[in-house]
Amino acid sequence: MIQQQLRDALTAAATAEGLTAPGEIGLEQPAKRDHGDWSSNLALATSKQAGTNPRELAGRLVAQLESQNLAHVEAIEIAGPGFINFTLSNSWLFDVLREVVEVGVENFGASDTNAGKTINVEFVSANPTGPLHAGHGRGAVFGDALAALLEWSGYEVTRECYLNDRGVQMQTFADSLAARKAGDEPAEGGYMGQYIIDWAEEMPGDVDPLEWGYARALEDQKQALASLGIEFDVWFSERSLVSDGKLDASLERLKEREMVYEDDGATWLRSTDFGDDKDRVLVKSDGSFTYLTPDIAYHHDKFSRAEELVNIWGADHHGYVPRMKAAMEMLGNDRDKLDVRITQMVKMMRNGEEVKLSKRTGEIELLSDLVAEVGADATRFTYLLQSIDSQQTFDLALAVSQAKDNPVFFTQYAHARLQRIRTKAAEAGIERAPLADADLTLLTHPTEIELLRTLFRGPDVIEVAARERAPHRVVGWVRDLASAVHTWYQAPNKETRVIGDHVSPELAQARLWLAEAARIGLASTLGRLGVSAPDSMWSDEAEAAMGDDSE
RNA sequence: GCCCUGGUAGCUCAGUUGGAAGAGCAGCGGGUUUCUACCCCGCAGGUCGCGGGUUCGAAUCCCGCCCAAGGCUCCA
Repeated sequence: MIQQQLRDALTAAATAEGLTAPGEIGLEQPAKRDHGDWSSNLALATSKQAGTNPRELAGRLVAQLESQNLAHVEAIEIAGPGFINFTLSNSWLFDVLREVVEVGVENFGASDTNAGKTINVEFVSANPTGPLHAGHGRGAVFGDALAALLEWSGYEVTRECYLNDRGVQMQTFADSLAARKAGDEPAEGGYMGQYIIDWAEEMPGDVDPLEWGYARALEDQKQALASLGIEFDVWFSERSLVSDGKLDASLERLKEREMVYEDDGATWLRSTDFGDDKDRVLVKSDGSFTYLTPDIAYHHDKFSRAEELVNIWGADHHGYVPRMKAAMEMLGNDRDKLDVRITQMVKMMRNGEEVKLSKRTGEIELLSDLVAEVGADATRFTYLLQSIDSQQTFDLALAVSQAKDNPVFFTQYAHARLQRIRTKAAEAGIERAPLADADLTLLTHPTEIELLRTLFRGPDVIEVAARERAPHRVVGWVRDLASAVHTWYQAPNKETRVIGDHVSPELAQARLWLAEAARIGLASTLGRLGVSAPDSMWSDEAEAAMGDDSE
């Protein structure tokens, strides 16, 4: 790897100057091309140690570096306050192309950073009392993509969904169904949505509304998730915590450790002692549990099954984090191994008007409706565009538009174009020969170099995204790659075409391999994000129709 | 009042360990119609919410404040 080579060289130069190089030498690809291909802040970081000013030190370091005659390096310059900038020949990028082709779609960007570690990602976990709405979609897609990202980095991942299938809200749900079945309005505080009316109609007269409704809601949720390609390894039932005694056991354990006390007829958790801002009730004065109690048992159980836990919660649950972390610490778990990611709210817009998500109003944007309207690919990609830390506006019209301002279309189209090149080349009698025989040094066009540079960044971006638990970074990169593909494809004066009279067979081969490497980057990344990488953007009928138009 | 998340170009948003302010869209100016697809290139556009502090260096770290969304039940 080029970075390692440069870091080693910098370390050697520092040592030769009698300095101790920092453990991780700063080295990055500057945004501006005239700052070189790679830039290091080594002189800035060690100037104090050297007792001199950064630029003067940089001069000495550069002299050392130049005496090393580094491979690929064409020039070394000092810039700004004392940055050392390396300008490389393009030769290093051809190695990048070969590596990408070698690892292929399956392993592009994969690493063993977290090999041997287990992690549990819990997401969705909506009450089984109704359909999933578009707001749930963000957490669902984020959780699934994050799980994929963690697998990418070597973790053994469990995707898990928790079912709150006991407690007050289940009864309220059942009562609401029963009321609608009887032709009445649900009682105060009941579920008012249109789906209750519809489901009550479906419901046979001789069944237990709670059990029937539970099964109905669960099936509905599973179907919506399946339409997005989301499947869980574990569906964990809250009831099972009661029936197998885990709930009592964790409560008992808290009592043994004197983490609870009785007051006003209720049982309280001393969560204040572990960072919460107030103590919490575990057992109410009427003897029933609060929702927190089984949840504590549940998370404790998850810790027995995985080394690290990730929870995806909605913004309305953020206040719940300190008490859960407190409870985990009380039970002897490492609170820092519980990572709770909070998804901020998502606003759905259609034709410039907000589509409400509220279950209460009956004006629900169901997740299943959303997927039906814009498709699974656009749904997933759009949700993943932004950091979950910021609120999102989901533009339904934009998500289906076939134009470049639609990032989904733009990115998938890049893949389709690359596939089309290969097909067209084959039709013209140009088949790809083995890579080993290709002369990649013929790739000299600026757009070709830029494409390779972008491709090179991919694995690093994926690594950081996994560490930061930020799938949107991968999305940002794959958009950059798509952009680089389009720019190459559309270069002025047909300078980068694969097929053409003025293109030598050797150059065509090199370009076919460039296209293949870029395609691997796109297909691999999109695939991991759960978005398809199509060979064509248009249906057969649409293509036929277009053929007719051009006659 | 407390907790949490945002505040970066006209708009929507990126911006790992502090290191040389970014993309897309919209605007303006050129070019292109293909390996079929409103595409490409260029230009312009910024007190990184405000004020302090730490540092050789802060959008990034610390303190205070302002604005917006959400949460602060013996609800789930």
